[in-house]
Amino acid sequence: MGSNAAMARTSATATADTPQRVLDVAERLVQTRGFNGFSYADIAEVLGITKASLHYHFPTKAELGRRLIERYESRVLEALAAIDRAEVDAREKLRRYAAIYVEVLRANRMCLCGMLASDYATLAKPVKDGVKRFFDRNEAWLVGVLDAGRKARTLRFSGAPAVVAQTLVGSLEGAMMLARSYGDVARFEAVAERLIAEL
Amino acid sequence: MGSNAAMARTSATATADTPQRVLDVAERLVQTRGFNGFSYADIAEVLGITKASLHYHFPTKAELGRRLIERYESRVLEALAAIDRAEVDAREKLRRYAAIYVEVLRANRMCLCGMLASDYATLAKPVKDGVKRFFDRNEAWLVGVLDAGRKARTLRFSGAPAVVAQTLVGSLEGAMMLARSYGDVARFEAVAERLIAEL
DNA sequence: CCGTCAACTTACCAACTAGTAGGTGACTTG
DNA sequence: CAAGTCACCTACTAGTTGGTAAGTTGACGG
Repeated sequence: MGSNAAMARTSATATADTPQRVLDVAERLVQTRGFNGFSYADIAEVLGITKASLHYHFPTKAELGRRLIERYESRVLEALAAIDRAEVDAREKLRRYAAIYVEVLRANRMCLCGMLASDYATLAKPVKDGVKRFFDRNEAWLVGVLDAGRKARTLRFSGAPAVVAQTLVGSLEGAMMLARSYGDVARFEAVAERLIAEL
Repeated sequence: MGSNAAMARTSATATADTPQRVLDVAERLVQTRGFNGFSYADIAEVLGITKASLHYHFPTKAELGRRLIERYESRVLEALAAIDRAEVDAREKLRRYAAIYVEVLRANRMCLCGMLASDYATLAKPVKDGVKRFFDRNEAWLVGVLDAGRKARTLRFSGAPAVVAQTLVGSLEGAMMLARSYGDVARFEAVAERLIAEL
């Protein structure tokens, strides 16, 4: 266990990967306040570093936004893959999908891309594209679950699976937004439960 | 047709009610860019007046926000009253309710309070209260329609009308948010249609 | 014709915005 | 051990933010 190439960079400065910590703080700020509701100074203060140091790792705010989506998307996609590995029925998969939203809401946060969707008009092109990609991936996964559930006769719904998937994503995002305003997670859970029960 | 008290203020300066024009511009800015996505300078530039003049009519941005909701809410409530006066069946009322959202979306805007809901954490208390009140009123109207529809057997749904109303408001708001990101009004219409068809 | 008042204006302000230039010390590598 | 590189720093910029103080203008009533 000498100098393994994979575990370098763990120097004496106890710097536990600054870029990751920056993303952690920025993510929380976007999820609670929106992309125009925080500044580099806010992040710097929390981490006890300077704004200039932030710009070293993330030259522009747009680039920070892009990286934020990138990481968030891969985490969510991983969670969806984990649901698939569990090999439960389609309805249970949808319940677990909704449970992801519940967890976020419990942490007093919104979906990162839901927030960015409402700031959409003010975002740089690469960030906009990232937001759309995130929702495309979510819908594609849902279409897979819906198709399988329909075939296995564990789900029953009218219309194209794509429209149902779009309804689900939109409804969960919207319900989340309202539930936070009321500070009421149960409100979200009731709506999510009903949406899934109707299938 | 002398000096009628009701038509005063139409002076030679052709000033067609500045506060209303300020609200018009600010409303559009909130509906497209969010509450933290515009400034007094933006409004001043469009209207060709100074920031200071804006502060004369709306001392603080929070006060502007409050007045914005106040006017928006009374307009929407008036639209709901108009739907009630038409005395069509419950399903048609819901269709007309969704049509309000479609009109807003066609104008490349979001629901004012939907936008404010996503900026919620950064808002002053009176603005927050206004947002909640708006959604409460919307849900109360929907509960009325749902109850009547269920009684008249023109609507069929499981669960409490309150939960269905919350689902509808949340789903329409969320679908709107996503449809705008994709620049696709038809996407919203398909989701709205399906939500109403399921009742 | 004088005073009042609403509706503005000019001219500020301190704080904050994203972003940059140029340096410093620690560590790595030829 | 010199050269480089990494991750940070101090110090700064130009522009923007919401907000204010102190006028100015023009209409209207007495």
